[in-house]
Amino acid sequence: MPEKRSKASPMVKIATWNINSVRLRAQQVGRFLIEQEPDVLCLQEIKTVAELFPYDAFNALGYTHHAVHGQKGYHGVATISRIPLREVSRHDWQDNGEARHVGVELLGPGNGMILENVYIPAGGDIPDREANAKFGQKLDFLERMTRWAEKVERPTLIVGDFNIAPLECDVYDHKALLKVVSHTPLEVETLTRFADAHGWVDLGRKHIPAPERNWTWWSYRTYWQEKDRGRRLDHMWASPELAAQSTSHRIVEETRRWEQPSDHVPLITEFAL
DNA sequence: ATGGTGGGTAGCCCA
Repeated sequence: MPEKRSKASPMVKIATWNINSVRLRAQQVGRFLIEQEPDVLCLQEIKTVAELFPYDAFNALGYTHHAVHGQKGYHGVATISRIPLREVSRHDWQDNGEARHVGVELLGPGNGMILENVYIPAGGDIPDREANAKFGQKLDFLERMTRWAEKVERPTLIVGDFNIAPLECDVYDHKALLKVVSHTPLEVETLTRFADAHGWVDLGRKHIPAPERNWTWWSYRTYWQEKDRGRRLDHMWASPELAAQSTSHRIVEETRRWEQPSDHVPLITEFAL
């Protein structure tokens, strides 16, 4: 006879989406919140300062709790929630002042969960830190993240645009992309060291095992080609004890077919906590 | 095959 739980375990639904300008696509975010009903949504590339963040559009839908780390014109991250939260950190893992991380603690259902919202640098076009400073900055960002991950002690979920597709099946053509920033062996090794530093569980591949298609990003530059050539750049990784509580995970690819879409699509994970 | 598109911003940067 199955053991009966003394308390119902709360279901918490967490989403992440690189929105590529939250002001331009505030209506799309609203539609996503209405249709998918996540408890928390982590946005990357909001491309605005906090003062111009479209709070009202999300407040009206019940997402009245916010942690916004904005920047004028570029980058920027925001976590919006219908669960109370407390902002706990803003790491500058590139050490250059760019707004690429905000960390929160959930205070209602999921009480105590730490949720890290991160936008790892894209890294420029040339995969060589001598020829391209941005590539070196991307690797340095990952190394600092790794030093941080070694000290993580609480149940933590880290989500966002990692700008790396680690597995061969995470891109439309592994061999063709070996020298393309986002899929080079050096980036994959560096990300693997980050994973090993805390034992992060890749929820995308826990729930959608390789080699099943799992893409989250398609270049705007190839839309005209009508070819379906994507990469898995967006991720949700959990510390082991939290990963054991994830019950479902999916990619909401349909937002690509909305008018004027982001080049990224959202991911959603549900937890029984 | 050595381009292409998109967003924010202000005379290009970033993706």
